[in-house]
Amino acid sequence: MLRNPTMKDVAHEARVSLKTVSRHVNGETNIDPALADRISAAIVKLGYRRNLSAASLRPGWTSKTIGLVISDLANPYYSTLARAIESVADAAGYLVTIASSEEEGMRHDRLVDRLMEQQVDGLIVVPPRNAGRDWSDVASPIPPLVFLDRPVPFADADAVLADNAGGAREATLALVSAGSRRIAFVGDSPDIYTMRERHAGYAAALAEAGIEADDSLTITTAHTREQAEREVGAVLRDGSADAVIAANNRSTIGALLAFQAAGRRLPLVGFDDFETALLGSPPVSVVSHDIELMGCTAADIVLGRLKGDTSAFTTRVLPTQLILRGSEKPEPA
Amino acid sequence: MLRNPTMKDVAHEARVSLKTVSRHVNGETNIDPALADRISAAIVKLGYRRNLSAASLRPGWTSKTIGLVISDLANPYYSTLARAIESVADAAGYLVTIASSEEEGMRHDRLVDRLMEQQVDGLIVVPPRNAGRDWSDVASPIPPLVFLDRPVPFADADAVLADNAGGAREATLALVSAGSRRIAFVGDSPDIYTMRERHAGYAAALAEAGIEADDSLTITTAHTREQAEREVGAVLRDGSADAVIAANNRSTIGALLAFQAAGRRLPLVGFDDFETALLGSPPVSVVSHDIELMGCTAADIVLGRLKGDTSAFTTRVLPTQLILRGSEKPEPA
DNA sequence: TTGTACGCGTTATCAC
DNA sequence: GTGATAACGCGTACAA
Repeated sequence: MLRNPTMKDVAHEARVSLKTVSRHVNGETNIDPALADRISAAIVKLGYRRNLSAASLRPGWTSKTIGLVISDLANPYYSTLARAIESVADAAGYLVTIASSEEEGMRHDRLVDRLMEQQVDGLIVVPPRNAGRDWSDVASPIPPLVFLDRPVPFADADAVLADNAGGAREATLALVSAGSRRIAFVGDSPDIYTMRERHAGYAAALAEAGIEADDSLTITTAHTREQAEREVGAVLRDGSADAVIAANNRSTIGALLAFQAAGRRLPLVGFDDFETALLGSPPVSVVSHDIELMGCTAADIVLGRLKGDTSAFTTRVLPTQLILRGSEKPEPA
Repeated sequence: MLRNPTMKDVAHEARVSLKTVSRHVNGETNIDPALADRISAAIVKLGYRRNLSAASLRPGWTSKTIGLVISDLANPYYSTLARAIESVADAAGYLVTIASSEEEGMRHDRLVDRLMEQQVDGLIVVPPRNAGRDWSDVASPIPPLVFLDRPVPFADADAVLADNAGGAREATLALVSAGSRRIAFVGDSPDIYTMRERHAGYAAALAEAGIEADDSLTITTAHTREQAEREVGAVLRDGSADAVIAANNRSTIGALLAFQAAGRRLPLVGFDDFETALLGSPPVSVVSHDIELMGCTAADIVLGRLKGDTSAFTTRVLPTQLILRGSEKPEPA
């Protein structure tokens, strides 16, 4: 493995000084055409590529890179976010370095540190379930920081969230309107911010509808699709509930699998839309929000800060949308 | 925005020389405990973070970063690949910078150049449909390179592919066994390597089964889910086919939507498994391969090369698996 | 218009 | 065990 050719090599090959090559590479105009041609030829001949790592060392220059820490890149929800962010960043000339925290606080912190050491210009972060880094004790300057999907009580950062509580409230009320009274809430651990918010919206809607809450109808152990399927299957068997609100994608699909296995279904509204929701019979109703918008917003904020925006830090809450496709109604008798 | 504290600042604060701080940061042992404590205190006080960009400038050091160029990060197929790669890379201490080419050759080339300028240690690339970079004319040393999912005729690189033709052949034979004779092939443009391979496998199976090929049954315009739905809907109406092989995920879902709209279905086998395939009635049969294995293999190859593996470049073809769930059979009369 | 000399933050050599 | 000093590849005052 040979050493990469450097600017010095090019300068030598073109019988020109370092600075002239630098000018040429940076697209400056004050340059003798004859020298420019010699330099171009040398660059092609040697296969010179500039070393942006070295260039970014100079004061006033940066890595033109944004760091993104999410919980799971394989989850369509987060990959859609990542895609939106990457798209906006690329248009502005930025690369995106993506890392998965797997919801582990330690790992999250390690990745954030690594990205900062790597001199990313900005940082977009989905905070892990188990409290990650305590941002308030970071002494040195931090790059522009945006929290995504979940908030963190840290003053010097922006945040972009969805209106989880509002969406859950709407979904619950839709189930009530369709005639359900004993609505089971099936979701993941309340350690997760979105789960807490969604459950709060669910509880608020019940109160609003004058329905007494029953803690036994709140299931927070649906960590996987399989667990969700088991839990909903149990509910179906013991008849404790007459409807289900599934607080995330995995729970929704688990519920559908349980319904299929049992040969009958309960009214259902899920959280987060999915591509095959239309294929159910009836199609699955969901609370959804514009994930791409969320990613683009976060990226826009970071890029804005990098361009010098020094306005007050804000938390933007994006609206959710209730998409009723039929599954919120009871099965015809 | 203040300047980040540097090693020099730490050295000054701890009343120690630069080199001693460097030693401490790099975990060397030959160091006076008293000095070490002073240094640690200074690091915490100033909030010092090392600048890996500067460190990687030194000969023998690298960015510990791998570049990944895929066609679309939002596609579950590629995000699963990305996730597997990121996971393996992280375990080895590498970050992954991900960029989406959107299948555009120019964009792909630009991203590859940028990643190389950013001094990535290795490169994993899904070549774009429209011939991207001509690797053979790259003059200077290239980092270890692995082509993923689609091959490129370039000698100095490894490749990891799936047995697309074999999978399509198996799927087609399964449909024939279940009684179909006029099998429609629905997929995307033959510009795409995987599409060509899958169609070749389909054609081979037909020949093997003694069925005459009918070009009118090959549909290569299913670029989106909607187009696939329209095409399969047309086939349903004109009765030209008695079965469908859907050559990618979008086509499979489009076909299912067309079946749902028409109230009847044809025998179907799809390509690439999806989470809700189990929810169909009957559940959807698919040709699948281990996407995570594919990503891990690519990452392992790159990391191996980085560790000094200089064995001959290879192309690994991963087996596919035909998962029969029922949809390959005709609808009961 | 072109070249010289220096600094960016880090690590490595080699004296002390 | 520790510290001055020289690189690494690049961009920029400043001088020519």
